[in-house]
Amino acid sequence: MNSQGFPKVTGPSDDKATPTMPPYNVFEDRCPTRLVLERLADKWAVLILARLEPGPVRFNHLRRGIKGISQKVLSQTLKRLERDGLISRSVFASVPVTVEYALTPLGRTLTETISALAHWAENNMDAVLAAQAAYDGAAV
Amino acid sequence: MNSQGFPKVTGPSDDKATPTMPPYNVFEDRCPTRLVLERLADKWAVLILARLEPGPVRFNHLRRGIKGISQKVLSQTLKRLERDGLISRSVFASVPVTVEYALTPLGRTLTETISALAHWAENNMDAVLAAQAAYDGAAV
DNA sequence: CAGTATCCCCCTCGATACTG
DNA sequence: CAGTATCGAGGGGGATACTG
Repeated sequence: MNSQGFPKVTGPSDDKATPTMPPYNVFEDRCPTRLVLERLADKWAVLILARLEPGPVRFNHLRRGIKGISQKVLSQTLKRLERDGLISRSVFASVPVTVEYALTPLGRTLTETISALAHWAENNMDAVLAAQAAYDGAAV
Repeated sequence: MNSQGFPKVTGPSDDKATPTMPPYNVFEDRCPTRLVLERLADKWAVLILARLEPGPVRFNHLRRGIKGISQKVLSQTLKRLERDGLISRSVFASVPVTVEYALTPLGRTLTETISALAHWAENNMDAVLAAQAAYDGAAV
């Protein structure tokens, strides 16, 4: 990478028009990229996005699919994701009302990236587990 | 992807030896892959890993490099990452003691994956911001 | 310099109950 | 079915002070 360390530091569109366009930098606490971090820092959000990958899912179905999530957290996380433009919410006026959540195109690009993480987990889980065991063993 | 939705569900090494090797599944709360999620669910951990990417860094240097982190959180997060085998801690008995933190080979493979996330943030930040503005605007 | 220890507040999350 | 409202416990994290 670069000398800064992390993100390739270029604004999304460096037109000369924008007066003070600071380059994105996760290490600055005012940087909007921290927002993405916050989003992923929510484990539930990640799981929801993952769960929506195959296709639209209804609220309670989502709830049952993600072991351990409460309806409150599910609800508020869904709202946040919708606000971020990552998922869409569609209401169908059926007899008992039906609501479907689905990935937006934007959300879909994120889940692609996230799946890279999932693969990392699959491939390196054992190494992490072993490291923990070694660390804990040595500590005793 | 697959029908399950998220991870390519295969054990890291599906030898026929292991008796009950449940396939990794993030949606199960007992699945070790949740551990990776927990790790990334810590925004500070991500920032630390990112910061270590260019090379070894000392404690206070790290602290100054990551705006907003407290020494307590830095300390405990470093310990966790070390336990997970993602970073190493080297003590140099110089006049004032010096400690360097660095990525392990394992940690390095993770930062590669994480940088994909950073690039996503760079490329899609504007879309997210726009979505938020639209959402908030419509709400009023 | 590189931490540990302590206090304390906030904010999240879970549980429960209620609504359209 | 798909949520919202309220309460209450818990823990993470910040600020500060101290140590080797």
